[in-house]
Amino acid sequence: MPEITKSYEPNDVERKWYAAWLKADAFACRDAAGRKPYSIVIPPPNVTGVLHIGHVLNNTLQDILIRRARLEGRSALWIPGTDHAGIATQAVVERELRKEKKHRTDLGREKFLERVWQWREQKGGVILEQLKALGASCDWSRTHFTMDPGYSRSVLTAFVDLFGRGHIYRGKRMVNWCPASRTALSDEEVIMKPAKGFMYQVRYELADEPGRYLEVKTTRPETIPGDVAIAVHPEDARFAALVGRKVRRPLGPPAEIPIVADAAVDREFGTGALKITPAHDKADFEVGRRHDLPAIDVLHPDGTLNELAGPGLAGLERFEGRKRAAELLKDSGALVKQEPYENNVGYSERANVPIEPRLTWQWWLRYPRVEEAKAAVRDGHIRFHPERWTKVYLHWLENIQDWCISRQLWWGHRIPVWYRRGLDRDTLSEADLADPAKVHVSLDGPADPENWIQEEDVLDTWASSWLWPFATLGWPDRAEMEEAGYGTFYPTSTLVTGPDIIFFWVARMIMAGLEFTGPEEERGCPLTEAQLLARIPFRDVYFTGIIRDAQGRKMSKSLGNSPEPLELISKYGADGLRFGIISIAPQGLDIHFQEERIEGGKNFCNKLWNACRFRQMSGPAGDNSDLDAILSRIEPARFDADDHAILDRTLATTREVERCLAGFDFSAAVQAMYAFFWNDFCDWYVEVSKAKLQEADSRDSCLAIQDLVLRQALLLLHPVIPFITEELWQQLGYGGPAGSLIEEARILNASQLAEALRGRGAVLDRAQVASVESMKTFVSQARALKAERNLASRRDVKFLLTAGDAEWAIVDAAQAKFQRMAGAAGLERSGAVDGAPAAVTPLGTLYLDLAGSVDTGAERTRLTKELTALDKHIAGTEARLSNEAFVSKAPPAVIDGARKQLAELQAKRAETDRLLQALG
RNA sequence: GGACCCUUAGCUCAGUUGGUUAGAGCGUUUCCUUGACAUGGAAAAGGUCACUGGUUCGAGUCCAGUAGGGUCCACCA
Repeated sequence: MPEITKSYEPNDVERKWYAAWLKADAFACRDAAGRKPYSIVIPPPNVTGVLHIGHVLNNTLQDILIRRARLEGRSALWIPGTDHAGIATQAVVERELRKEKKHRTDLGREKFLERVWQWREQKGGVILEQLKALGASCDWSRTHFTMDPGYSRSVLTAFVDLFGRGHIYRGKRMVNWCPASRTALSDEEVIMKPAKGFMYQVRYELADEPGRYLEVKTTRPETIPGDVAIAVHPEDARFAALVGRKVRRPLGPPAEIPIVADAAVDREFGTGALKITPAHDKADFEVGRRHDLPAIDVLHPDGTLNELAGPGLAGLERFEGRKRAAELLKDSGALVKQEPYENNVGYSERANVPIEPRLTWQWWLRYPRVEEAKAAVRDGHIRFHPERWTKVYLHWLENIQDWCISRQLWWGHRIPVWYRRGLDRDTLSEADLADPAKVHVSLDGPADPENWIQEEDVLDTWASSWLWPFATLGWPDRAEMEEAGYGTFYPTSTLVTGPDIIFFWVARMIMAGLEFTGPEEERGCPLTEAQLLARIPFRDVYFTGIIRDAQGRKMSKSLGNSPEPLELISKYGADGLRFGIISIAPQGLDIHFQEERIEGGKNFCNKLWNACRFRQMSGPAGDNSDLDAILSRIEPARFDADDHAILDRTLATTREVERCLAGFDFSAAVQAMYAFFWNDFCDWYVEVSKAKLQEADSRDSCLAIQDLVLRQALLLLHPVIPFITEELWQQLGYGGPAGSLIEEARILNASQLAEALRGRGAVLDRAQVASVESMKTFVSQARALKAERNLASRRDVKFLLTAGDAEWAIVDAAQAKFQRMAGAAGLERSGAVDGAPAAVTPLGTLYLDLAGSVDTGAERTRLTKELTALDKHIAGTEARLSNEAFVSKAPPAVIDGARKQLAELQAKRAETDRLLQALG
């Protein structure tokens, strides 16, 4: 076995082990027979994506769950993959084309798609390689891509099925149109942002009364050519006489448009009169429908104004057009006023440009299983962590609108609908759509393709990823499902994702799971609770926080505040990064990223490394190859208080980690492990071991205990920091002579471990454990006595102790340890030593034997301060105990505690006071 | 406009069902390169728990309100 190096150098170790794990096929799911399954599907990153800090958090959490499940002996499966990300990917390739001065239409659909596939072969899925650098233990042999043939078939199957049962229809409606991507978007893909602009006040001349005007306010004068009416509130006395008359449109092709009355108008807002432009505003569209008004679309799909906008505006880009429109209105005298104005404007989330409400033909989905999806979460069949997201989820489902699932893109799943050649798809009625002679809907297309033309649109990417939890398990093909272990792994166990995609993805997956899993003949049938439980896609959903920078701002490319994960990995190691990010990720809150915390993760790894190094340097002490071998080396008859205490802490920490992980409180689990390892083990047990190891009697058992503790610590830590724990596992021989991987070991839970110890006769003694606490305080006070006099480096200082027999027995048994821990030459029992620096400890009054040179003034100050604090505390406790109500109403245990505490405080006070008097 | 979250040490956060003197990490100060680790060790300083009321023998913790910060949802031109 090579000697462990002085400091931990993660990079080579990590590369080495990841390769070894892959070679050993360590992440492939083992045979499920007789094991409880545990499965996770990765939230598929965009195939265009690169690893960012959010992925680091998200995937580390999943890896922790999966690796822990493996250590618990479960059949653990983590399915990886990527999402074809329609708009984003198409945009990337279009950008490449633009450099070649080409547009996708120059290539045509087929060539363009070839080009996209080419791109994805060469550059797509980089992120999966990056996840390997992070240590993600996905079963890579099961990597899925939403555009793979098998997955695509699942997507089309779902479409055909929903269409057949009337959930999907085609309709001309107002949609959110992205002029940059030239496609419709769903409501969820639109984000509202405040935008600075102007409010224009424009006057419309009454057609039958020249010289008289009706004024309206608008932020979008370029749409005036699309105006078809002016609306006022039916009960607005100011305009009552005008309703039914006409005004002249002040811009665009000349026209007279009616004044209508509609209750949707807010009398208080603006002038009280509203221009109605049905083609460019959702609310106006509704008004237009009510009054049977036409819709005049003045925009091209790319957001430039078309010929209907009139010669002055046609051809202009929409914001240019707005400026120009204002100028034209001003020139004609129709512009009354123009003032700066800020309002909320919908932006395309992807392209980051304002969307246009636009009237187009699209495919829509009436969501299936809405009620069951609500019930699944409301009734706790699916548990959200933190729980409060339940409300957000339910609220969205309560107000759910049909989903626009068609996209005017080429990259995506082309909608499996064929129109009979010669038919105009935009004139088909619902009845036509259901007529197989006119419209063909199937997976494989019509038998006589020459007579049909396939729908041009593709599906929204989310309309494929909503099938992820079961499409990745072979659905709908029976044989594939069998092979993929659908019966074992569905429903999956836990979903780890961000709350930002609760609507996009989580809610839709739940509905899809409820709708599509289970026997085909039960589609759409009411579900029993048992059926519901079998169909939900996951049992638990853990929502991570959003990572922000130290100032609380969102991570963004433009701010440049987003740390580069691969750089962090090379700087701190993947383990350091993992440990650090988990330790700062509080449950349910956003995370303030601080690189110092990642450094802390690296430091912890180094601490772990060196503790193991110390163990190795202490020499071999017997068989380390498995837990039984280590247990058999333990000699309970030789246990001292510290042995009891460290074993007690090991059990307590094991229990605590179990508890935290069960509640998805990862940072608390990491904190518990940190405190245990650093404070209990390194700062105390390893230090006292240095005395114990000097003695032949206690040496072997002490090393066995170290092995037991280190082994358990490595197992507890492995899910969080897999690389270093694997390396140390092997270095210390816990993998046996064959070097079996740490993943092949089984972690014992706290009660199993306690049972194993009892089996060896090791019964932990509370009193001994408690005595170590006293000893720690005692040592600490001894160190403080030295430090206050700048004697910390002096090891020739003697201590004297006035103590009862019981206390002295504890201290005397630990003489060698005390000398090492406090840096003392010795500790003797003595009577009171007047005038010497002293501290009142739980084990007696401790004096620093300073042979004369005492700064009496400083001592007096220190003791007086101590006395003041004691007095204050005593007063508080006395006041409580003399309160009649407290004594009669508080539980006896609390009262007893207070009495006991008071007695202790008084004793301590008396002793402190005596010391002070003795100073003279 | 509606819903939710946050406010505890200089910073980032813990604080279980209300119960001794409110904790940790980082940062700060002082001391220490002793044979695991200076990516370290030791000691210390630092908090009217945002504010105001209420419930209670007892409130950081429960309730109501106020202020500040944040997130999501919502068609006011």
